[in-house]
Amino acid sequence: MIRVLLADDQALVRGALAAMLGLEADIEVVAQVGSGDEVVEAARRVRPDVALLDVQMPGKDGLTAAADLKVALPGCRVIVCTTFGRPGYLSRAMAAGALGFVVKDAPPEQLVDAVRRVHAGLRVVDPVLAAESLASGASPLTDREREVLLRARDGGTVSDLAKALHLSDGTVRNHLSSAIGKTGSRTRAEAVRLAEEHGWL
Amino acid sequence: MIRVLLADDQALVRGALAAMLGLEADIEVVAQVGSGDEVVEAARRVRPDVALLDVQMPGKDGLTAAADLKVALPGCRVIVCTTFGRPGYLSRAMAAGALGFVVKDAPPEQLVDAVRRVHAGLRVVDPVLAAESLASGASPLTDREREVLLRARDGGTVSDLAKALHLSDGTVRNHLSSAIGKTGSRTRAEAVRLAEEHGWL
DNA sequence: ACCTGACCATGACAGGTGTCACGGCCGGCA
DNA sequence: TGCCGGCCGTGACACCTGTCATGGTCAGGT
Repeated sequence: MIRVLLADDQALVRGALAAMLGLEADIEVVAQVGSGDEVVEAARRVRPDVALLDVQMPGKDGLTAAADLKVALPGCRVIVCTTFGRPGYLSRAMAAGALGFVVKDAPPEQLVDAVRRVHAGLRVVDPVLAAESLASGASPLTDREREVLLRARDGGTVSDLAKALHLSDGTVRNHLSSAIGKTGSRTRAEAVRLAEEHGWL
Repeated sequence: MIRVLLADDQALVRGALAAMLGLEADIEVVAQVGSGDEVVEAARRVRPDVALLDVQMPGKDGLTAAADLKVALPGCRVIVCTTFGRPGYLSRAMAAGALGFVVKDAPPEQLVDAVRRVHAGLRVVDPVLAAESLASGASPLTDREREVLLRARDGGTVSDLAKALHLSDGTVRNHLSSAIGKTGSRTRAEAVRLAEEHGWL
């Protein structure tokens, strides 16, 4: 029996995934959590063979949860499961020590297949997404630029960002300008959108 | 047996939901589709008792699909199921003739319960969300303002919007200004965000 | 007929924004 | 040691934006 831990913030899909995986004869869902913070704790308790982690979760991110889990229980294989096939997510998941990466658009059989393969120690990655990830490459943004874009996401003025980050207005404008240039866009909103789509946030 | 049609763009959660509902003795999933355009067609073929529609779908919106379905098969009860509990979604779903409204954060039992209740002809709505919907009220935006905000979402300049909508630059600025005023924000990006959160888009 | 409100447009203006040039501070690296 | 690149700041400039006043058309309601 493959013992699986499930982490997803949406209770409905979490329960549904559990039901689906439970139908398989060789798979058993031994724990379910709804936030990234509970992952390590629950894993320590139930000792799962495979952890299936969503990226978008309240509290700790699914990707950082994967990294933490890799430290706490090195023997536990990790699959990262996400709604969005952002190239950056894949590379970050791999860097965090995940063995599998599944998009929620994928057919259901692919997930149970991924669980089995990852349990056997194999890597499971969508080839299309892997190609995109290589093409898109790593984030060209520096830490500051990322931070500025992150704050700019909810649509404040430059002064707002400057106050929030304890910087000068001009500096914020410079970082924004640089980020706009690197993303190949013409406005800050467009830069935010593109950076988000690439998973550079 | 309650015959259910499932519509969700994410194949994984669609399959998982089907597996979960299939576990119930009195529920049978008779069709699954991945876009809003296929809903009516599939429903005509399988004649389901209940249709479970996601809001976010490629092609036709889940809400408009609900309205179309209500016309094509008036006897078919509709549950709208969504990731985001936007107040505007609820009111639009109700206007479209949906009997149930379930958020994906809800516990799994609530969904199967909703299916049974809706099949019996009862309304199923999250009371918290209903309160929010009433508090937030209907969209204060006019059609044009909504359209302009929609285009402004991906971050182009005023001229871009004007060209896309075949309007004058000044007119676009006026609509944006008005939308900014109505949403109580100070920038167009903030207005877009707020309008989106309220489901006014 | 009158008024209201949505829609479109123009023009003008203050303030915000994106860009550039310049300079200084630091840590890493040959 | 010098060089480089990221980071922070200033100042200036052209341009874009958000706001306002004004005026016109057109549908709907009194």
